[in-house]
Amino acid sequence: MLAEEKNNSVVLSGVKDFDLTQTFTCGQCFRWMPANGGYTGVAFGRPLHISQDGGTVTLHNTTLSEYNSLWRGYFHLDYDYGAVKKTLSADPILEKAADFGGGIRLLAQDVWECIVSFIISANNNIPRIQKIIGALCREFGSPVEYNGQIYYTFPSAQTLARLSREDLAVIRAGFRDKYILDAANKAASGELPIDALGDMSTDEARNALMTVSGIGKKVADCILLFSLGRYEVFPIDVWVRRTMERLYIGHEAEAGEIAAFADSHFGALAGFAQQYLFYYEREQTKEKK
DNA sequence: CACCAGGCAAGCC
DNA sequence: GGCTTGCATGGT
Repeated sequence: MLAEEKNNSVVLSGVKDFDLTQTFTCGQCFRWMPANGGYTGVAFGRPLHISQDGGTVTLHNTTLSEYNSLWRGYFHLDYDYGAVKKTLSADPILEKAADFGGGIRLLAQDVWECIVSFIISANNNIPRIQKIIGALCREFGSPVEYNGQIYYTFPSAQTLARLSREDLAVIRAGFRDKYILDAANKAASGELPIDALGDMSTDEARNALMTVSGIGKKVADCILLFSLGRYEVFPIDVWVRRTMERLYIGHEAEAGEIAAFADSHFGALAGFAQQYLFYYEREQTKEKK
């Protein structure tokens, strides 16, 4: 893969196992919107437009230096997804799923943004999750201008910690507003040490996350997988549970049984498997409608 | 009008 | 400990 800077853009060529639409619509993130044939979004406070033509990927509004320090890691571009898919494809079911969603990249998202996003995801649907997060950023984030338009950064824990439930009512998060505030208070005070999570073991980090009201096992697992690089983690939601019951287990199963099955079958690659299966199941369901 | 949505906490036994 | 229930809101 080659990276070149030109005209305030970085052009990547020879990119493999990478598909923007799959990556942005597989349910791991909520803030990238289709625009001008690509996607525009804000991550780590920086607005970016990204487009793709086969193995050529163009990142607009960035430099090679910023690409190397930020976007390269965010898009998980130094990781060999060919090897992941090859290993998982020993299983015929995952061979299909990994072929179908073969361009998915597990984004390395900002931990704080991921925490709040998946607190909001609880007992909710994806369009509404996007709507609530959009309102949260518009109301409480900072405006950043790009290409004549205003975008918004994700609000910091310190900013949100100053709000009351009444202040937060404008985003229409429902009962989740108190959970967002608990997370913000604990993060701002250091009781939840956001920056130290990366140095903890997966179990330690999960336990720390679950001290926040509104973060249970499933939400914690999403944070571990989508922002802390714990690729062995297998978040089990209603979709994944149904998929695993149908394709592997053969009967209704508890989360514990499914987790044990995933661990023994997918091992250190369980997180990739989960994302391939989630995307596969959801897209199949859409087509039937 | 029911029922559901990338679950969770609180209240029971 | 495990099991049940209520939860804000918006969409079908």
